[in-house]
Parts: sequence; structure tokens; C-alpha cells
Amino acid sequence: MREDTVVSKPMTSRSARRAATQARILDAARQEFGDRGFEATTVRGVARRAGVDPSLVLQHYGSKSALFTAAIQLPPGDPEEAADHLAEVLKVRAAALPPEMQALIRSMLTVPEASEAVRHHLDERIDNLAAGIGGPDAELRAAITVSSILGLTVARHFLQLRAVSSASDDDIVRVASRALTADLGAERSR
Amino acid sequence: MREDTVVSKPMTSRSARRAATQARILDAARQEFGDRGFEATTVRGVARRAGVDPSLVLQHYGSKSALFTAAIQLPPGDPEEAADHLAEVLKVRAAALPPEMQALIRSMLTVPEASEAVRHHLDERIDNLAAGIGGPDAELRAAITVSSILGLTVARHFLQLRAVSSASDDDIVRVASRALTADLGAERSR
DNA sequence: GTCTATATACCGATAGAC
DNA sequence: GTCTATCGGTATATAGAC
Repeated sequence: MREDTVVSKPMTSRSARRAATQARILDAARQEFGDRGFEATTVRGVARRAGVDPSLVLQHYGSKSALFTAAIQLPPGDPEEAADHLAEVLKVRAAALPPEMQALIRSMLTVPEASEAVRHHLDERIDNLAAGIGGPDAELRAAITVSSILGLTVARHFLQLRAVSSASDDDIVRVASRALTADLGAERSR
Repeated sequence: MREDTVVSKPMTSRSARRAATQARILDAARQEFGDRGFEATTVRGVARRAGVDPSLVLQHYGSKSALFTAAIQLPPGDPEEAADHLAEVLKVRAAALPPEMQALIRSMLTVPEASEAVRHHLDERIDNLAAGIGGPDAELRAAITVSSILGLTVARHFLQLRAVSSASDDDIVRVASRALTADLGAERSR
């Protein structure tokens, strides 16, 4: 692979340029998939946004599906993973979504691969949350909490419901935190 | 519409047969749109499911888009409209979704028309709910409640998260009611 | 390494035979 | 009224020129 190891001059070796192009294509793909969903985005559109030739997109990623797979990968150190605290997750979801997350959610209702990725992601978070709260119906209550955050994310960033898309990040976090923890904190109230 | 109620013979006048075919096409369309979303469903697929010729689909509805518009129309006397009570809405959403609602939700993230329909539908429900609860942040809290129910619906009927898709209708209604009313009923608790 | 040209395959929609 | 045949358009993906 790497053939110009000790080259001092043009820091832009062929492989470096190639890698840069590949990254630009991936960024463009995330935006296109995030804006239009899997089916409505075309490799031509991705190429246009990336400023490259359409055939280069497939040269680098093989197929539209493979490009989608690459585009929806969540970074390993995703903030949500570490955050057991509801408020942290809420804060993340109130703000603008990272491109790969937007691409993932946009297609979760129509593309099996995206649906599975979201399902596994949320099932994990439900397990973690359920282990923390305990009490009767812990898993179901955790699932409802996680589902509520998903609904809020969709309402705010995709459907743009009036009340939630016009509210400030702070207001969302403040009011939603109280609403979603009202139940979790009152587990003995029954 | 229904003209052959007590008919024992065929009684299939041309217009009656035509209306019956039209209804079969619409039913098939709702299922296809509901299962695959707008873009992945083909008029050929709708025709196949309806057991008619592909050209008949467009003969009756003009275009794929017009067919979609017809397929996502919610019945006028929609139960949710009348139900100001959260539990009633929850009950409806816990059970299997009616085909037109499933078709609508399936495409709400990718088809502008569906997105708008859901937005208007939910904005109305938020207004009604907000007027009922009052207090500070009434609209925002109502929006969070409605968004939570949407998230629960998506998690249960589309993503099939483990905890919510395996639970019984009764359990969902019971636990979700408590979770979502914990905040609404405690408006002075702050 | 990047772009041109094209193979292959469906799609929605239309016109006309039966 | 229903089906056959097809038009025109666009997509993914590939092969080869530069």
C-alpha cells in the first residue's frame, strides 16, 4: 500500500490525497443521508456535495449500501454510552444532532440496517438504565424513558413540532428532566 | 358505497365492481406504504398485493403520490381527536396501529407530506393538552408528553425494542400512564 | 488516480388492444 | 373495464480512456 514512505516533499502523497477525498465523501454522505434518507439520496448527489466525480464515490466505498453503513457508524466514545445520567443524554439530544446520528435516525423507519442499529443502541441503554433504577417494572419503565427521549428528538429535530423546536436547549433540558424523572424518582409511590 | 349488503346473487354492476377494486387497491396501498415506506413501495407492488393489473392502480388514483395522499388520510372520527384523556390515547397507541396511521408514521421522516401531516396532527393535540393542564411551561410539557407517546409508538411498533414490544397492552398502558402523568399531575411540586 | 462512457435494470406513467 | 406493450427517465455499477 504505502509506497512513498520517506518522501519529504509534497506532504500530499497520493495516498494522503486519496484519504482526504475519502473523508470528504464520507462527510458529504452523512449530510445527504441525514437530510434525505437512504433511498432519496443518490451517489451523484453525494459526489456533487463532496465536489468529486460520481464514480469516485463507488471507487472508494464499493456500493451505496456500504457507504451508508460507513456513514451511520457512531463514534466509539459516544457521549451517550458513558452517560448514565438522564440529564446528560437529554443535553446531548436537545442540541443539534451529530451528522451520523441524524443519518441513522432519518432512515430508522425505512431501512432495516438503520432500524437494527437503533434498536440495539437503545436496548443497551434500556438495560443500563433499568439496572440502575430497580423496583417493579424497571425494564419497562426504563424503556419508556428511553423511548420518550427518542420521541422528543424526533419531534424537535425532524418533525419540528412547534413547542419543542422553538424552545431553547436549556428549557428543553429543564422541563424534560423533570417530566422524565418524576416517575423514576417516585418508584415507591405505589 | 355498500350496495350489495343482503345480495345473494353477484349484483356486481360495473360501478360497484370498480368501487370494490378501488377499495382493494387503497387497502393494499396502505399496507405497502405502511410496511416499506413511500419510496420503497412500487405501484407494481401495490397492484400485486391487490391482485390487479399495475396500470389499474394509476387508472384509479392518477399517480403514486396521489395514492399515497389517499392512503394516509386519517378517518374523520379519529379516536385520538376526541380523547383528551391520556390513557385513552395510550390505549389506542399500545394496540396495533390502523393501517393509515402506520403508513403515515412510516414515512414521516422521509416524505415532506407525511412529516407535515404528523406535525399538524401532533401540534393540535399539544394545544388541546396544554390548555387542559395549565401552569408554567404548559405548552412545553404538553409537547413532551405527546412526543413521548410518539416515541413509545415508534419503539413498540416500528423499532420493536425488546422491553416495549414484548410487553402486553395492559402493562404498557399501566406503566406509561403513571410515567407520563407523574409530571402533569405534579405541577405545583416545584 | 481521476473522469468519460456505458451496461443493466427498474421505475412511473401513457396509449391502445381486447 | 382490464390488460399488453412501451416510452422516457433515472438509478447503480462497471470498464476503459487519459
